[in-house]
Formats: sequence, C-alpha cells, structure tokens
Amino acid sequence: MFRIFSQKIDTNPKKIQKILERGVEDIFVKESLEKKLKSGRRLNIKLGFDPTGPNIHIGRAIVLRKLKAFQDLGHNIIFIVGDFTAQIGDPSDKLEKRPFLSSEKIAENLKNYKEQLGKILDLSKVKFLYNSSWLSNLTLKETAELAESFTVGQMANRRNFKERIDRGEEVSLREFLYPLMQGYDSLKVEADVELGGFDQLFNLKAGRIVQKHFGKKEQDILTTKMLEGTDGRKMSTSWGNVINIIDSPKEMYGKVMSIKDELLPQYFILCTDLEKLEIDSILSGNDPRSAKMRLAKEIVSIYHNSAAAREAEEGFVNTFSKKEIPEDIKVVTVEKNRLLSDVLVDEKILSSKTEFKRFAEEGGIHNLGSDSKITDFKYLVSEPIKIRIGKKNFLEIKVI
RNA sequence: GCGUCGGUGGCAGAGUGGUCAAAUGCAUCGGACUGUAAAUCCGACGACCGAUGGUCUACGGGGGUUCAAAUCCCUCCCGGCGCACCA
Repeated sequence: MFRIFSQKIDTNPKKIQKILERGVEDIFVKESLEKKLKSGRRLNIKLGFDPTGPNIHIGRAIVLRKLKAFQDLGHNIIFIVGDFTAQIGDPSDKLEKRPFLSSEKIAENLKNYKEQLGKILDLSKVKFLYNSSWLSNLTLKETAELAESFTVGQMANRRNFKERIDRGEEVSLREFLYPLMQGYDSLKVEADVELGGFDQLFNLKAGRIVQKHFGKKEQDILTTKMLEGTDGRKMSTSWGNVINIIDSPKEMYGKVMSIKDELLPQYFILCTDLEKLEIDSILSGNDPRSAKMRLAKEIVSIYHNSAAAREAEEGFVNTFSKKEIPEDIKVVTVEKNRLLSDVLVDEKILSSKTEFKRFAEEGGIHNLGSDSKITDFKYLVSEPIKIRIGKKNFLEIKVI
C-alpha cells in the first residue's frame, strides 16, 4: 500500500539494537519487533501526533528522533496528524477532563508543524495522513462496531481513569473514545509498529486491541522515555519549562544551561546522538558546568547548526561568566529627563512602576557605564546610559 | 428537576464579620554566593502617589444588611457529588 520508496531495508544488527534500546522505556512485543526489523521487510511505522500546541519541544522530539532512526533503516514512515483526535482531546497526560479544541485553533497549530518536523525527519520520505479523513466519516454504526472492541472494565481500569473515578470525579464517555480512535488509525494504515511516548502506552495498546478485533495482525509498540522539564517537573508548555525545537540558538542554549544538574544524564541520552561511552566520559568528569555546556552545544547543533551553537556558547560565556554586555543589546531613544521607570514599563521590560521600585530597592537595576546600581526609583534619564535589569535584560537608552 | 457542597491571587490551598492586599506550598522575580540562568541562602511577589504613610481595585457576576464583608442575606452564572428520570 505504501511501497513508494525504493530504498533497501537496512538490517544492520547494531542499528537495530540501538533502536530497541536507546531512550526506550518499553517495547511490546520486543521479540516480535526485533524479528520484524531483522526480516528485511519494509514496515509501516506509525506515529500519531495531535497538534494541540504550536510548538514541538525537545521532549516530544525524542519519539520523532526515534522515528527518524526507523526512517534511516528504510521503513515506511506514516505520520498521522491527529487533526480529528486533537479536537476530542487525549486524556493521557491529564488527570482532569480536557476541553474540546476548536478546529481553527488546530489549523493554527498545524501551520508550522511541518517546518518543525523537517528539523528532524526527512519529509520527502514521510507519508502524512490526517486522521480526520477517516474518523470524521465514521457512522454511528461503525463507531459502535469499533466500540465493541473494548470492554468497560478495560477502559475503567486504565490508571488515570481509575484514579479519577476513585476520587469521585467524572470521566466523560467521550474520553473513552479517544483510545478507540487512535486504535482505529492503526487499523486504517495497517501499522506494523507504532511509536509513542510512554504516556501513550494505553492508547498504543488500544491499536493492538482494535486491530485484533477486526481480525488484523497486531502492531508492535515502542514507547520512549519521558523527558523532564528544565526544572525537573514534567515538560509541559503550561509549566513554562520547555525547550522548543524552534527556540533561537541563544535561547535554547540558555535554557539547557538552566536545567537541574541531576537531569544531565537523561538529557544526554534522550536528546543527543552521542554514544553512551562518550556520555559516560563527559559525566564522569564531575564538572556539571562543562557537561551542561557540552549538552547545550549538542542540542543547539541538532536543531540549528554547530556554528550557531558556538556563537550561542560565546554569547553565554560573555554575558554570564565574564559578565560582558551582549552585542545585540536593545536600544531605545527617549526624550530627555523621562522617568526611567516609565521607559522600562513602556518597553515592556517591567510590568509596572511598582515593579521598578522593587527592582531598584533590591539592587536589580545596574548602570553598566559606571558599574553601579540605580536605586533611586525616580531616576531621570538625563544622558545616554546602558543598563541591565535583573539578570538577563539589557537596554541601551539614547536621549534626544 | 430536587438536594447538597463548592467557586479565593499563575497553580494548589487556608481564611467563615474588623488586626485581610488575604496564611502556607509550588511556580515566578531580585540579591548574595558560585561552577551556569544549577544548588543553597536572603528578600520580593495587585496597582498608583507628594511614599516608613496614603489612595484605588481585588476573594465567580449583580444587589443588599452593617460603622465595617472574602466572610452574613438575596439573586444570577459556573462546577462537583447524591437523588430522581431510564424500570
């Protein structure tokens, strides 16, 4: 059905070994998957992604990178854009009910998806399918048939449903539908293997159940490990602890530097291509700072390039280690004798005059020219100055 | 539909008539220190001003009682749970 690529299937045992191990949380059924990969048969590798947000972060990228590994072996990559399922809402990662997402919102999220995916996958060899193209046409009767594949017990025992039910919270029937739909996707595209984050385990297994129910071969599933956010909590946009793959080199580098030290090993393994031995040697140095800098450089290199990574590193060292003034400092021109507080609020660097007052009192406003602190909250800008506000905000003010 | 419990700052969650711009935790921000924007410690965390004080806005919306309300009453909106409906 998808035999449109002529590349030969690579069955190199070492590569297969790596696919089955690096960053992998669990494989179901491992023996079966291994056999399939070694057979030389071109497999349909499925990955579903719901466009619930505009950005892909490096945590979600783990599974995409795994997908790339399959792609490199020559398998068919079937990328399911969950434009339909996104509207229904995946209950996997939440302990509470999820809202419906509007189709406008989804379209908006989808806008830059491919560009982002292109940073990881070879898009020319990816088959993109939108699951609305079959899910939105299902009749109620067909839906009922699909629903027949699951028992209420199976669903209700799913961990996060069970927790909510036990707590006396409600679980909507609609949420039961989600795994069914994802499973139906697998049936539709004749998936041999489906990838997903470990949080997707239930939905992935649903694919097996649905396939079996309709008399098809069950897909194998491979789940990747979950990456923690920069602060050690689950990486989630709403927590603000994400590193997006389209972040600027500078931003990306800085965010990596801000991860907790304990997170280093998992970041190295899950987010870089470095060999295990090399990672071990980097970490054995017992120098978290250099290790982190190396990590930051690797990650920026993957999503941008090594030149950008070097540049970001230089900028970082200069700004934070040597405390130099960055070159691309923001410049504004204002009338003479304006209140500095007003200028900063206008520039949206601070949100209110009260905040300025706090910064001034706490010594957070640095006059870079005289290397002193501005503590007068009624400071007037009478001559051009360069200032640093807090740790990361720099501003050069010119006067008319 | 009936009953009942609830709706508090970014989140979680105290407070049940004055001492509440609202405990505490998390997140966030500033400073010190450092090895980095890590860790730790100290501090801040509604806004505005003629500023060790004052004013305004805020505890789902509106109205009321009171010298005084996040706290009491009425009403509306929203949510949970139970019951009823399904028999």
